[in-house]
Amino acid sequence: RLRKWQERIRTKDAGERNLQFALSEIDRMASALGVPRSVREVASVIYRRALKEDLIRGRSIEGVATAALYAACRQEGIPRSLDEVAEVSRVEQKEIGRTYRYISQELGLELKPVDPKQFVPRFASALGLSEETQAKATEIIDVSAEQGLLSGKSPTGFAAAAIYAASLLCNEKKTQREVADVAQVTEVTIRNRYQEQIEAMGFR
Amino acid sequence: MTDPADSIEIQNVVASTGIGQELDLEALAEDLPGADFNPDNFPGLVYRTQEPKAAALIFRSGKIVCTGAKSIADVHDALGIIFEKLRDLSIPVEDDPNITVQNIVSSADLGHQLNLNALAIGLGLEDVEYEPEQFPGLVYRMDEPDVVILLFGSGKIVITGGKRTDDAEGAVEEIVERIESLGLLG
DNA sequence: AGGTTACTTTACAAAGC
DNA sequence: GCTTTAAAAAGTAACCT
Repeated sequence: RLRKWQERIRTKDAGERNLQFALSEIDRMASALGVPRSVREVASVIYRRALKEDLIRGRSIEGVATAALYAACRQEGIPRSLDEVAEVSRVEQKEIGRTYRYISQELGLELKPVDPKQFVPRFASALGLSEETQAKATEIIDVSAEQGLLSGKSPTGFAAAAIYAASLLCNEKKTQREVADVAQVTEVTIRNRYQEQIEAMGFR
Repeated sequence: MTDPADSIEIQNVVASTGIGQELDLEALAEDLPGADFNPDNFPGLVYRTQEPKAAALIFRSGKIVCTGAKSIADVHDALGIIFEKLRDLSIPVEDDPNITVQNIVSSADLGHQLNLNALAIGLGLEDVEYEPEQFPGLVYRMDEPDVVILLFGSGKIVITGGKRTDDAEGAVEEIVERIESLGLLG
């Protein structure tokens, strides 16, 4: 009986330690990504729900913690790309994506696809672009998305191209390389999306 | 008005069978020209047929998986060729081994561009996986027929997971109906 | 800037780690 | 869970010219 009791304490302690580890990892990654405290709270709640629903079995704590943070950013409307999240996590991008899809499904998060517009303020300010250029980029995204150009396209690439186009239109030119670096996409992707968007806007 | 059902093409058929006889794969790898066998990598021996084009995974137990064929008839033809090759090597093969189709992959074209964002919400986020950052296709799990459909912005689709040829027909009919009822098909 | 190749997703069986 | 095999869809990426 004593052994059983000790074991319960041991597992309870282990569970508590694991939870503390997960929460501190969420905190560490959130700091590295520069996301507000409110998002860390949301991520913690998602992680605790995943724990309660026993979704961590067969998966790493770090993987679920990272996926919870990725989901929280999306839920709060300030998404980070999987690339960005993977940079501060010790879990590879593919695994984070898989885990996110799993917990999202199981917890019924029902998050809408990421809106490229949500990347504009962050990317544009990293490039030192004006409010006017940001507004232009947002307009380009709206117009080209309405014309059906967004289906299947990566939200970061779509946002990057619109920002590049807006920087040209507003005489605050940034090179494709500069925009590609902050958005973590290739120049080829920016070029391809840019051509379609410019056409959709009726320029060219 | 072209019927999307007419655009259905079977792209791959996966089937399993067995010859009811244990095999020495090391010896078979020697005797079968073109056979690939790397037991450190994978326990099955890989053998490819040219006509019809298919790949077979042959296991020590005598069980065989055939994949890559473009029709169920091609699966039977490809496996028939393999059974004959084995018999030529004096390996006893059952007269007419049971062949079970495990999966059929088909493609089709709905004929209209699709707004995947609207579709994800319309079909119900709980039944849909659409993560364009990871993959450009929308993944839709259908219950009847029991298949998975990948839908793309171009209107082209992939139907997989079905075991019968007409599962693809049923799936196309059903998905067209659902998309139309949402007013999202052209 | 273009072209080629390769990887992402779905389903499925097989035997073994 | 992974390993291997095949095939489609379309987007992205890496590498070479």
